[in-house]
Amino acid sequence: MNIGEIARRAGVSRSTVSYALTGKRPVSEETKRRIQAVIDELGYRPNAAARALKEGRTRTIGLVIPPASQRLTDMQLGFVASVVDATARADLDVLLSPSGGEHDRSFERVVTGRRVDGVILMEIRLEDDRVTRLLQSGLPFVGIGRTRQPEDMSWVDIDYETLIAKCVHHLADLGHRHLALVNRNAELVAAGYGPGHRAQAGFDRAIAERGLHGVRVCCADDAQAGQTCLQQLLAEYPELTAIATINEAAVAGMYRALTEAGLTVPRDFSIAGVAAQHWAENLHPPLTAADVPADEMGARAVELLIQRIADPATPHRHLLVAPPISLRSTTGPARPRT
Amino acid sequence: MNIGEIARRAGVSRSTVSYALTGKRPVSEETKRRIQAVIDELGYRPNAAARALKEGRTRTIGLVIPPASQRLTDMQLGFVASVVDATARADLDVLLSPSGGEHDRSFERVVTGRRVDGVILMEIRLEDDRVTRLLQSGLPFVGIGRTRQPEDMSWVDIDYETLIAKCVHHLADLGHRHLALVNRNAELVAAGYGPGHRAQAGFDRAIAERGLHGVRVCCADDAQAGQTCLQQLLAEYPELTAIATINEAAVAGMYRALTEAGLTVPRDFSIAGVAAQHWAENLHPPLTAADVPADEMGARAVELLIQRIADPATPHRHLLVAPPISLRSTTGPARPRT
DNA sequence: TTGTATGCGTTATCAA
DNA sequence: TTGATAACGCATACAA
Repeated sequence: MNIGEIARRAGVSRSTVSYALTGKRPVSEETKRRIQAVIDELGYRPNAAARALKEGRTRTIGLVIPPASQRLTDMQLGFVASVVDATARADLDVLLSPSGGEHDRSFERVVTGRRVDGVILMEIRLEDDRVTRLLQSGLPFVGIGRTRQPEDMSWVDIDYETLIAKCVHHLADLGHRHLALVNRNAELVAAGYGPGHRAQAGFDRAIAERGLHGVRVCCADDAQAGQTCLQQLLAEYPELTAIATINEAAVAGMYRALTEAGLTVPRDFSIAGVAAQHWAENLHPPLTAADVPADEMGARAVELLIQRIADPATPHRHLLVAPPISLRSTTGPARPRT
Repeated sequence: MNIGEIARRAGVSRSTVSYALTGKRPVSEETKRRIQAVIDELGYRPNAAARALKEGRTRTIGLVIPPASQRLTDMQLGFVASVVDATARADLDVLLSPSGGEHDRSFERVVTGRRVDGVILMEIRLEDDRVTRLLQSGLPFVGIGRTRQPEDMSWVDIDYETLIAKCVHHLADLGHRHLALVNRNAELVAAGYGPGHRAQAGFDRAIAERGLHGVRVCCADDAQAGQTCLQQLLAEYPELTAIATINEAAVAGMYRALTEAGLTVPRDFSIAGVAAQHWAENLHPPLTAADVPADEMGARAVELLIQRIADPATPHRHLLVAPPISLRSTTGPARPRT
């Protein structure tokens, strides 16, 4: 079913049908009604490809996520959910591209095949080939996360550096002197994953400011790894009494390791972190954490992108969120472990 | 940048460029090289909309998921991940449509705007308007899940009825006489959610066959609800010693309720369920469960869909998986609670 | 081995 | 208020 067929049956020209639909030109009530009747009868909808070809835009945005094979964290899922939601509300569609490496066919298709009007890019590295690629392509895009040169692009990001520093200060205020930072997995950090490096920086700074003892470790993003990681830390650093972390997925395992070591949270050991609000609340015990508003961030990213699509010349905008730490059940006064 | 520009710069006709790209007609090595050089220099890629318009296919499939606002279960995420993965491997793209209700603009766009070559539909009800809509549209589609008339469509599904019956038999073999079925949330079941109804049927059947006492409850899909749900069950049914469940998201809460009631799993209480393998393994304690191969199911759904797109006249195919129950750490011999 | 011409379904310009 | 027609960029049937 195409617009010509509708026009024929309604006894008008194709352009009249088009204008009746878009309202970009006055059409008499009478013909408008007749056209609508035919459309309803035949269930006509404009062909998206033809419209995209003619208009030069697809009404679709691309969402580049980490390869689906590696499980997304709760925070990442929050971003995806809110991006999808906000996009649907704007009557746009989302094309999903699972792209991690550099030579990625899916990513290339999205960027260069003009399949989308703009892109939202997740899980950005300090040096990120995909950002370079998008910049040179001229396609509007917004990062959830930012590179080392954050001025060159629009983004929404979490201020991991400040937040982890806040966690350290909070723990220091409670009397903890020996702290560990549990980072995301080693490969990610080695590859220049921004949050990993910024968390380290914030940790180091706060540790120095307060004159504390700090140790930094990487940990794979799952409960099992969290458990072994904490077991090793407990064994190696007998004076350790608190942890700051950005590794959501490992926290459940850390709880287990503590329980098995006979340590009660927060009486014997404290944990503070940066995590999605919904998730921190539903954990058991609920995690004292800076509540990342993943839902809002995704929506804001979409907002920024829609603006850039409408006017690519608009100056870049940046949103760095640093939510306050919500005190829940995992931090308490320091107390020697033995 | 378009094919005409490439042709001009390479000193050949547009069709020669097209044929050089598709290989559907012999092109001399010399011109092929010259064309490729220009393409590399200018970074040309065919316009997806123009190609879709000409070819009548979009090289894109639609994935209809539950509204993103409501958090997806781990199993649903497994489906999404494997569908996205398998689609990318086939050099196709995925258009995401978060569609729950009936009058959904996103869903309508996907179905009727010819934006996709086919659709994968998740979270199907026994009576599902979206299935009706897809059937009448003629667009190829595959369900992850099935309606009450499963012959009319292609699908991949989990045999909840058999699996929950197996759970009951397993628990009965261990001596449990008073069992509860913890279903998904009440709204979903009331709306005719297939797995919910089929799990009930399997539960009732097995309970009757073994002459046991069974009670069925619905429970919202989160840990907090799981906790209160089990608290109530424990209070109301003092003889209850085991649970069968299809509600992944509630299990962590059930563990908590048991711990707080001073009951140890599996010594004092047993739980068996149907859950994504990865998730059951990583739970603590690991859940005795029928391991749903979410990764494989998504890939098979994509396979089926690609076949249907290639030949819409092909007979419908169905895949009902009933994986064996993996014995882990949550079921043991029955023992009176008091 | 290559070139020319046509049409896919829209929207928008020009003309009436 | 409406109609005829030219693009948008590509793939392909037809010619050479």
